[in-house]
Amino acid sequence: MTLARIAGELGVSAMTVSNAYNRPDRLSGALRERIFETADRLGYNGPDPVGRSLRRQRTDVVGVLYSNPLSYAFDDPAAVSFLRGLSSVTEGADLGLLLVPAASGASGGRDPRAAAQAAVDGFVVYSMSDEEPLLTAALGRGLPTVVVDQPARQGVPFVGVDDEGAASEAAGHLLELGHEGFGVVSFALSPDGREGIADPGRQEGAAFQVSRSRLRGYRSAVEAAGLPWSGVSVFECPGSAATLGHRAAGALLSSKRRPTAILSTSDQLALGVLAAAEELGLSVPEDLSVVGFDDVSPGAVPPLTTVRQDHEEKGSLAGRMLVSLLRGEDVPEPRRLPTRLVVRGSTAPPRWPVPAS
Amino acid sequence: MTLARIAGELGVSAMTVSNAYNRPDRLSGALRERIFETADRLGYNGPDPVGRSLRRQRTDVVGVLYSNPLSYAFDDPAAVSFLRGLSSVTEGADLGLLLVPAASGASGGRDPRAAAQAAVDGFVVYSMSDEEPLLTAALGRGLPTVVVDQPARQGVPFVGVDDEGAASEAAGHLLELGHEGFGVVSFALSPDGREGIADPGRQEGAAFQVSRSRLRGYRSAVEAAGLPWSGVSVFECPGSAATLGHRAAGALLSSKRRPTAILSTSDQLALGVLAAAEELGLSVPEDLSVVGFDDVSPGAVPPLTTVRQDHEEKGSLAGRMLVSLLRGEDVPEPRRLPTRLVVRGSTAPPRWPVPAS
DNA sequence: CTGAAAGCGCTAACAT
DNA sequence: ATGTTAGCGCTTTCAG
Repeated sequence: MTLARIAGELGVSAMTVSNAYNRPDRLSGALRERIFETADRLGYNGPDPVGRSLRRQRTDVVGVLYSNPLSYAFDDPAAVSFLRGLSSVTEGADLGLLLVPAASGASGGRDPRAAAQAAVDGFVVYSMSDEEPLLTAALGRGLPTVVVDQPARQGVPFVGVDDEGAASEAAGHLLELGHEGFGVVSFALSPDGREGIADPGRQEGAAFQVSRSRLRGYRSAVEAAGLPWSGVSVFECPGSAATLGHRAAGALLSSKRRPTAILSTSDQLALGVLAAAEELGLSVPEDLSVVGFDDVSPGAVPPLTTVRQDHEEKGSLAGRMLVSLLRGEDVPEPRRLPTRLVVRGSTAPPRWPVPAS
Repeated sequence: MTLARIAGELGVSAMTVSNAYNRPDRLSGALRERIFETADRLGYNGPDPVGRSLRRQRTDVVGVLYSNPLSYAFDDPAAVSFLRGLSSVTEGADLGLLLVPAASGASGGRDPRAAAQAAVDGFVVYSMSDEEPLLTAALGRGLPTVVVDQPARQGVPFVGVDDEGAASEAAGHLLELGHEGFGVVSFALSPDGREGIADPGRQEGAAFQVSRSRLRGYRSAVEAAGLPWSGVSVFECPGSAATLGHRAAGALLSSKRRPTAILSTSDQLALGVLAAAEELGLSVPEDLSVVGFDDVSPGAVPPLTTVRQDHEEKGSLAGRMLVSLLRGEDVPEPRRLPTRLVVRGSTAPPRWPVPAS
């Protein structure tokens, strides 16, 4: 069933039928009624969305690009909150939200063709590595695009937080408590799946801007306190599952110079650290202080000291930016939302105050 | 930039350029290379998805229809798990997942036009009331459609659980413990936003199949034990937020004949019941037993006795059904996934065993 | 291995 | 208030 068939049936032009659906004011109410009746009778459901999109050159759909298999997004509380914020804005603007399927290749990167094949008016890109081909492909489409979290790029609308500042504040908190022996559990520095201690070269060369910034933040605080960064082991995990944090902490805590505090670049990893500590008979915060990042683990025991960020607001802001771009408004300035260090029960002074050096 | 422009530039036909992208075997490798080079140079990103969809009469996108504002889905742990399962299947089949925006009208119903305007090859409909216009509209499109949870309809592919049986088992557990005074906290029976005690007429006339079935299950177990259903107050909440369960339990627990056990049609509501009990100085399970439904509240205190269902598998099965429909395979039989009563710490025998009547 | 013709279903722009 | 024309960008079908 098509517009034309309905038109033929009634002896009117296709245009008139189109108008019945799109421009009620451009035809008489009576005719409009007759058209709807006929449509109903013949089982016509209104203008075909694809034909309409082709003609109008818009789809009224926003594409979401995710750096991992889509289903992981629904495992990550931060991503879920983000999507909540984003979807409430897009739905408010009557835009669909298309979760773009990008099968992961052997190298772990996501298939860049996915971006080319998505029938959308714009993209929201969630947390990708600097050179992710999928991101390049999306940007190549020339559609309005907002990048969230990473990578921040000149001229590309962006929403994120001040990762470096927030990380520095987190480390500063531990320093103030008197800690001097630190370990860091970080999620991926690069998408190559490496797991283990990352030397400063790898830290600085990280392909994930957020990882790089948080490490820099930790480092600047540590060095500002007069402690050498070389004394801090950074354990890189190839993802952010709690089990990875568990392994990482296992390694850090069984090293010769066991840290009295562990900084973790995500709450999920921190949860793993907590588990590892318990397994080793270390109590938190007495024997070990732990700081997370994100504040998405309300149920942690003990309650996690962490950096709070508003993931929902991030999604909502990204959505508002994209909507304004779709309306043809000016390219919005990059935005960094505030974070806040939330001190809870997982941090305390080290058990034996270390003598000042 | 279009196919034709690239073709013109190289002096080949549009068809050949199309083949370069879609049928590599149908042209020489050398020509293919030249085409890609030119495309690159001119900033052509491959065939336009909309033009292609119009011609091929498929979009490679699956639409998700939700009975509430989309953003609510990301608040509901059951829906999130469901989407995880669904997205992993659709992504595996290289299909996009479109969250269809259906602005809610004044009556609370969702705009049925949304279904007509979605450029998709099929729908997954998540948990709707019997006569939801949005569902009718979707079915009217004549596209492959799988309904999840409700409403089960003749001839429409369906995935759900045996709500009645599961509810009956939940009530049976309490009866075995010796309870005789029950209250029920239910989510909506109809989409009219009513809050308060629902009489048996309203219970049987409920527009939500799942609510109806669960109530029937509770009822059959209670009556099988020789107790009158008229003695059981059913409090209907206009949603399933914990605060609603809180209010409902407040009402039930302050009635003259305070129940010793509360059956709740969702975990979220049960969480509210727990909160209300605490507020009233009743301890669970000593003074009050509470049973949930869904098993999505791992952090509850005390741990919730509940009916477990595998939401992720539900999504994955719905996805597999839809994919098989899209492949033109036969309409799959309706499926009811198993549930399991998980007894935890929120249920116990009533404090003072009630004398047998 | 390459191409010509046709048309998927719709609506903007311009008549009348 | 209604109609005509044209074409959005692509790929199926059929021919070479």
